[in-house]
Amino acid sequence: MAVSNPLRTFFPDRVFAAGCPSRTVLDHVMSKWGLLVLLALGDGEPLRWSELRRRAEGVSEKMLAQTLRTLVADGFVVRDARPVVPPHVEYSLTPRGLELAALLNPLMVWVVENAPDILEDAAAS
Amino acid sequence: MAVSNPLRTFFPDRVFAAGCPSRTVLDHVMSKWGLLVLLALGDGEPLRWSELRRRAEGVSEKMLAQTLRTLVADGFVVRDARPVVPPHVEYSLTPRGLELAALLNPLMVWVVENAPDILEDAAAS
DNA sequence: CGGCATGCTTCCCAAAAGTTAGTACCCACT
DNA sequence: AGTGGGTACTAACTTTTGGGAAGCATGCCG
Repeated sequence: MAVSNPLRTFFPDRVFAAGCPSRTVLDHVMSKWGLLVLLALGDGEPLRWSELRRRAEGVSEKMLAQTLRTLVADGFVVRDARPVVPPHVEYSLTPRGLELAALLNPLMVWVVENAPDILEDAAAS
Repeated sequence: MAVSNPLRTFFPDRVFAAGCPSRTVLDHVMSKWGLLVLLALGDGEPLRWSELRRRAEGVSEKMLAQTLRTLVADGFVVRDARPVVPPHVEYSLTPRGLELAALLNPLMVWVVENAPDILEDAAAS
């Protein structure tokens, strides 16, 4: 029954402590918009602000700015601003961001494949 | 540069549409507490309310109730309530929940391993 | 000179999350 | 007899967060 779980190496008592650093990182990375930005940049191609806005459909400018600032500070994303007018800014993943995106991708694929069934269940209940 | 990305099968234009069913599922599953509950139940062992509260340290009773209701409705978790006094309720993962937890685990392991470095970068900026 | 394009920032309000208190139920102890 | 405690929630209230729309800086083009 009990699956061998590598997490136990880190959490022998299976308690996820409130002050744990991983909590903070999880909040940044698994946030609604953080996730979408990482996935949008996930294939390594740099994207501009307006392009990110288009791909993470529904994101407000405020949240996109906030999300990008967090991801840049955490070292997942690099911001490359060229001092031209009109401004030209490109965002792309760092090696760390690429590692994370590689883990996020299969998850997203699973979610996309199963989402219709899941919502059907949710609607039926 | 561009990594072969299976997500393109589902999102040829790489746009994550606002109304897409997967968005709803992502919001449920990647939410702060939803994630912790899924990880806590991830090894297949059923847990009681109070035990879940202990493991997802910091969760309020309101949010735990709300999170569990969502996860049950989505078919990730089963709620098994025995009509005894004091009440005894057990929560465990469905097969679907186990599939998802299996994808979440490597992600969590990566986050735990890298969290200290990431926060160090964040603090330095 | 006035409009436009781009990448943000600021302000205000609605929605979500957190906090605290209360409920139902029966048992055990005083 | 009554008091308190353990369990799993729910309800009312407050604080935090997120969304929407507008503003700003800059220079080019008509």
